[in-house]
Amino acid sequence: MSKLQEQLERIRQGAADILREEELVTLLASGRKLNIKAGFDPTAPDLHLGHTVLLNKLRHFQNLGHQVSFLIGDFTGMIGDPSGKSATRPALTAEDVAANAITYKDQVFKVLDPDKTTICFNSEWMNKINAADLVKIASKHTVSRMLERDDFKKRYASEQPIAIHEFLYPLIQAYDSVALSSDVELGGTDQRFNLLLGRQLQQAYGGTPQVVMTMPLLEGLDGNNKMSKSLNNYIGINEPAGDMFGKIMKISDDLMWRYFELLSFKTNRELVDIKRMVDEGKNPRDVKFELAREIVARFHGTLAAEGAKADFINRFSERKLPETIETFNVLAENSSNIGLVQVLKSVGFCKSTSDARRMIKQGAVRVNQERVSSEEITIPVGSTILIQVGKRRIGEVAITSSG
RNA sequence: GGAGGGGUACCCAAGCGGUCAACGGGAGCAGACUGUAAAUCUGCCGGCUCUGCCUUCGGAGGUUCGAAUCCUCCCCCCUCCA
Repeated sequence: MSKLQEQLERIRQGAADILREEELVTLLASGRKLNIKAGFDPTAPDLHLGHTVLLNKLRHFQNLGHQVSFLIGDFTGMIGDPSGKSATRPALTAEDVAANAITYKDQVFKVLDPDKTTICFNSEWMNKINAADLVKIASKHTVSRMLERDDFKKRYASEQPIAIHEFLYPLIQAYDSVALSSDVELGGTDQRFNLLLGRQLQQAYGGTPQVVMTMPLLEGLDGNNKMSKSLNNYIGINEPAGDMFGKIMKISDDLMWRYFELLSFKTNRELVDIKRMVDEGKNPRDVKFELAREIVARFHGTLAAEGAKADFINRFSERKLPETIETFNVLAENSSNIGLVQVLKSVGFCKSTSDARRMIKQGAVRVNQERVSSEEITIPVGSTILIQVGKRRIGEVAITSSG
């Protein structure tokens, strides 16, 4: 396989769409350092693995020597992407944007190579253009073509309002590609229309149209909906190594392959091998271990990943106590003792005393590794006990007197 | 502007004067099994000083011994007509 073929295969892996692939081949063959654009929201980022699908792909490009333009859409952020819901966003101040950019850097450089990343803001050029310029941009596209966008089409067909400024969002995003002279733009599959508009506008301004690459949206832990914070089916990239490892182990075997494809840096051929081994009888759990190890290592380092794995085996396969146990301190109301139910609530293991009672009733609670059967148990002041609720909640609690 | 339909617990969704802390499903949690997978079975899934008590059915009033259920006003959503 030629070097070019190899590069192409690496880039194509996991991508939903490449438009147009021939153009990408030409770009890669030119040997030139390419300018890869990807746009992001200016709102406070709390990145999860779903976001990293795109970042990983950017990283692949960097590994091949290309430069990434990490575009923070602070200007477009004021408009708000019309994608369906009409949630008007609060306008961000310049300070907010700057603060959020720093948070982005902290997170994004766990995947991206800082030396090959240029962070830019579209206000840099958008604040300089005047009304006449904006009209000129708007003149480059037609209403009927704008209405090809799925959500516009639906809203127009069903006679839902579309405000004029909503058309400006994709146009400005497209104009960013003109301003940056991007060679390739990456985005989620939901960004397809906007990205293609970039091609069109670049041509209208006499440039070479960018290659558009879309990445699939990663399913969340439930295997159903796309990963998102609001559905609470996500794995945040700042989560502790142990939590991250555990969450990955908890995904279904089916979903595991999807994660391998979109999150692992393994090559296609390696993945084929792994699948074959499982087909031949290898325990999928062990393969999942490898996936979890790789991903945790990316965000926490190899050492932490190994530790998380060892701890996981120790804890769940061998049912031993974890290496490190969180400690709590609970103040007793009176000076002699406190009800166990109260303790469970105050350390946050149960959301209410009713909940704590239920847990006890169901045999989920252990004190000093002994299952508790009575809801009326009290813990004397001055003692330190080991409390477990279910398999996951565990802590060492010291009871002290408030007086 | 007119005419209808609807707002019930995390989500969907019954209930339409008492037996309702509210059927059923989903999600979630716990127990058994296990690979913290899948599938399956069981229990839980408002709060509390817990064999009892307290607060919930869009909001505020009212009728009634008694209301999620009836009446009045208000707020919000949807459909049709103009």
